[in-house]
Amino acid sequence: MTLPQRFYARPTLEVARDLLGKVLVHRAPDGVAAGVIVEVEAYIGEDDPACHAAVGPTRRNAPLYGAPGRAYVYLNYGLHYLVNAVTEREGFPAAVLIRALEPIEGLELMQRRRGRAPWRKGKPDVDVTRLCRGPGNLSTAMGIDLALNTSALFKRPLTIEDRGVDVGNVRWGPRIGITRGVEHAWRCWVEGSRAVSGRS
DNA sequence: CGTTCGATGCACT
DNA sequence: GTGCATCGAACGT
Repeated sequence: MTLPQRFYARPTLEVARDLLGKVLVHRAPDGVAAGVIVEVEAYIGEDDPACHAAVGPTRRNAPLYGAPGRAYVYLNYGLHYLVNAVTEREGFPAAVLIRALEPIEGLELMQRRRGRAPWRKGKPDVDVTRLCRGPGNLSTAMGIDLALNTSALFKRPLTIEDRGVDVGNVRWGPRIGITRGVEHAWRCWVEGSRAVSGRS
């Protein structure tokens, strides 16, 4: 079942934890790709120095202030698209960044998309466990780009679904890849998943 | 094992 | 002009 909009209209840390084990599905013109969410990070409010809303409302971060249950997609480092699920309520900027998936559907499609990345010319094969490891990688594999910014996650083509996947233990720790706001343990992941980023 | 660093685009000041 | 919620190759130990 596709998660309803009200799933996202809750405290962000609860949404973050509950997103683990849910399935991100992109029904694109070139095929369907899906994966189990195994790693996320929460970004909560203008008081969170790592949240894009820390500078107040701008054109770029406007989706964070909008209705919950929509995607916030943006280009990072000029190279990678990162995808978030907007949470809480209209007017309060918060979201959950999706950082890693365990691919379950459309593996060939994902590998084809990953192989197109300019820096891996001549190396078309991508290890399956690395296909969706890291927020930039998963967006590439899933075919997510700016066209999906503000798209509702409870409607196709980009949805998050409950397929009854049982995650084991969930662990919490500091968010990674940021310089401010490190004091918050707002990253959570499925213990033991090989797709989780930040491991050898 | 570990760390460094270049690629690359755009929102924001 | 500055600074990123990254990735992976290329080095050093």
